[in-house]
Amino acid sequence: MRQRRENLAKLRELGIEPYPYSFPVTHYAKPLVETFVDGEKTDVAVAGRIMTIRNMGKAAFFHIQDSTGKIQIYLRKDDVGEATYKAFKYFDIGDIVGVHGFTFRTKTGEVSVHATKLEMLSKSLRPIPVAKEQEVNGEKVVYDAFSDKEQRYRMRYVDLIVNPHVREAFVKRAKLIQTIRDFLNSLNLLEVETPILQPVYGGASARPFTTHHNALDMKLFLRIANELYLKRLIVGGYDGVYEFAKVFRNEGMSRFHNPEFSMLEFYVAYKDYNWMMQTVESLFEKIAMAVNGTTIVKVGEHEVNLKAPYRKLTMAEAVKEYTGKEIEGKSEEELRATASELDLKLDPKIGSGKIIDEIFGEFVEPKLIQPTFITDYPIEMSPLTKKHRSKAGLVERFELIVAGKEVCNAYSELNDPIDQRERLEEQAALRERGDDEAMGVDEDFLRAIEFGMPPTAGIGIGIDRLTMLITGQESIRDVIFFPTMKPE
RNA sequence: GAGCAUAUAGCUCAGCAGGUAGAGCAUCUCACUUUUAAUGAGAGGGUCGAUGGUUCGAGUCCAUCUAUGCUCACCA
Repeated sequence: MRQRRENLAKLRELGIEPYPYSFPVTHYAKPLVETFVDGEKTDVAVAGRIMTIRNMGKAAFFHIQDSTGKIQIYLRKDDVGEATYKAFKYFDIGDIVGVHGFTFRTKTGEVSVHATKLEMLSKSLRPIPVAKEQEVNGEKVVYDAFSDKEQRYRMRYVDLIVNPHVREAFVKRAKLIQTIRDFLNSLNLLEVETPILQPVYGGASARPFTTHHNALDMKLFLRIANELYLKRLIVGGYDGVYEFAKVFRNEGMSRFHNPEFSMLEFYVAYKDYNWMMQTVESLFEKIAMAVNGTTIVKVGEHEVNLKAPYRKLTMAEAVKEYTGKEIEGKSEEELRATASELDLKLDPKIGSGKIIDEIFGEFVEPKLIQPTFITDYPIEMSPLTKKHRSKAGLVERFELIVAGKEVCNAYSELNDPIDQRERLEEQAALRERGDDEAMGVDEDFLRAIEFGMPPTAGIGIGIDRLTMLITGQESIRDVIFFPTMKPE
């Protein structure tokens, strides 16, 4: 860093302002290289960060990197003049520069810009960790890449400069979100915003973050879900609403969990969960095509095909298929016996719904690689879901499982206010008994439902996990720019 | 929350049995007007994560702490 401050001072001595205000960029690296036609000289102005320098005495080559990629610059003393060439001595890897020149192809075949003018646009004071690349048998081999995960997450800006695949993953994430937004807009849903700070948290089972409002001297929770607010808007008369929501859950962290994460929820009036299944499979197919150009996605050693339609299994069918055990219509005692036949240890306090969920989670879910809708869940675990139209003890709920992981969760939404009150009161009772993940009774939400909510289909989709799936990333930290870290 | 692992130069890593710390790239100086991991010659660069302990002597052994990674648990 001291060296770079000296170089900065030298540039100022030479009358060069190292932090000017603008530069008239006309072209970008990647399209320039891709559309280059031999023999054509195009005048260009490009800008970017210096990534390599090869100095040859009275001429030099260097690469600059812009948002699209890298392009080589050829700098000759005779062309840019004595003064500029002298100043170039104090340019470093990492500096951001602007180049006027014309395109050409070098002896070794690389499309480059022959500089006629070179400007410092921003002097970098910290050395960036440059990776060296070499082509071996047509494949790019990278040496000494900036690969320490802690540093990559703490200094994402450096990670993004140095690791192009990281930049690409986040572009894909943006593309994915754009595709969803376009899709939902095409269904005439309204994009809305609802409170992050909530006096009563609900809509999911999770521990919340707690905060305090000074002026009102009031405890507030960061939302664990936005479900109950979106339903209020359906009560209000919108036919469909959606929100990309940052939600916050005060739980452990892992490569699938970050304390704050992104969830898309959307609700559509007059529809049920059957409609939602069709909608989701068509959405996911569109996303895969838009982001990757194919419906095939690689997850670990598996190849997953997101082409619609997806297989549908009820939870009971799925359990039967993967364990050979019948769970439909069984009592809690019989289910407990089934679990012990499967060598599954259970907490003696849990009820039959939870037992089924445990069996499913242990023996079925990890085996569902191709996209599969699992439908018709036990009522106990779904306090916001409408009772099944024909099966007692079940609700109209589905989850989509891909590569052994849940990617979304949807219901025919419960709109019977009396039933809803009973279910939330059961939840509150559970909470009284020490289940701090059970929901509380949100009286205002109940009041809203009491005014009448149309039959509605609703869904929650974890955007981070969906991005992981679509981009083939193995850690949620690789799809969140600034994952939660302890301070250095 | 538990187990395992990691922490040495700007980056990526080595360091044998405890004996004054090493490589490649990056940096600096010189040479070089089509190079591309440019090349050739030379030089500088370190609180070995922190704190304590054992020892004549600790990067190395022990303990504690901190941060991170992986796995598990928790978590729709």
